[in-house]
Amino acid sequence: MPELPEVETIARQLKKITIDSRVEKVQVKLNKIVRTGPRKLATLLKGACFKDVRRMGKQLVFEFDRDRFLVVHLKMTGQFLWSNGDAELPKHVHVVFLLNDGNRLLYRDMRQFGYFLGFSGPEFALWQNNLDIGPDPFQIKEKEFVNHLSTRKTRIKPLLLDQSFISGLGNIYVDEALYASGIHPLSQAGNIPASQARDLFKAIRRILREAIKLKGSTIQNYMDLESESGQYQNKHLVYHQQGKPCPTCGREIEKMVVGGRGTHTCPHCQKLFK
DNA sequence: GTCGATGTTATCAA
DNA sequence: TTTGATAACATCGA
Repeated sequence: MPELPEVETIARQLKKITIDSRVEKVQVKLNKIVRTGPRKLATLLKGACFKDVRRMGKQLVFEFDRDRFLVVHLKMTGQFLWSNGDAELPKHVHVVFLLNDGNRLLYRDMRQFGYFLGFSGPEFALWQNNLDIGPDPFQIKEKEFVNHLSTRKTRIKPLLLDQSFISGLGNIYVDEALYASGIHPLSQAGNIPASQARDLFKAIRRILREAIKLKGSTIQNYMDLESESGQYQNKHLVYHQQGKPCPTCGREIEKMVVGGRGTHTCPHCQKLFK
């Protein structure tokens, strides 16, 4: 589900709401979600204080006192909910954090693709070292991005979705950025002229920044912590806009499949670099 | 009832 | 090296 803007939004809200509160107990309802093991997670986090929540690519990193870490990947439908008291749990809640202030932090995931990793400090460092994840669009420099693109033979859309190349982009924002910079998703990355690659880079940053400002895009069930929807979906110019007129040329937005993903384009405005 | 699609990604085969 | 198919799973809409 969530891409960089949604995960960034969630991280910021989680940080604000959880900072300095203490975990009394962790209840794991669905064991497979916790890949490092439910017992270990419970032991690790019992009595731990939230110190920081940040985003790495599309993943969330929770830092606790006493050198403990929790990494969460939301995949398609993972979400965090804030709940006070002991109201009945919503459907698909797989992990519950009982906090010292009486509140509960819930992890809900309809499709159960998301996962938790619980680490000690050294384990976390090891995990980070082995992590094959590229810089996100705010970390990499324009020059570097353009250089990297020019060396690749693969198609631009799957490349932008490849988290080891650049992290944080997903299907929505790739379609929007390619449209904004006039590049067809089937273009060979290495054949995109440098000037247009720079346009692409700028479009990616601009679109992500704007989406973060609007707390991301809500398509079906992504919601931020306050159970509010993001608003960026109202700004989508091509994503899920097939059949509607292109804002630039008025011709129909088309939908095709690229790398197994639904892909939305204006074939007239987006140039194919073979 | 059935089929295809859904914001992600790991894995395997061609 | 690159690609495509498949799988993990639940839900929705046609």
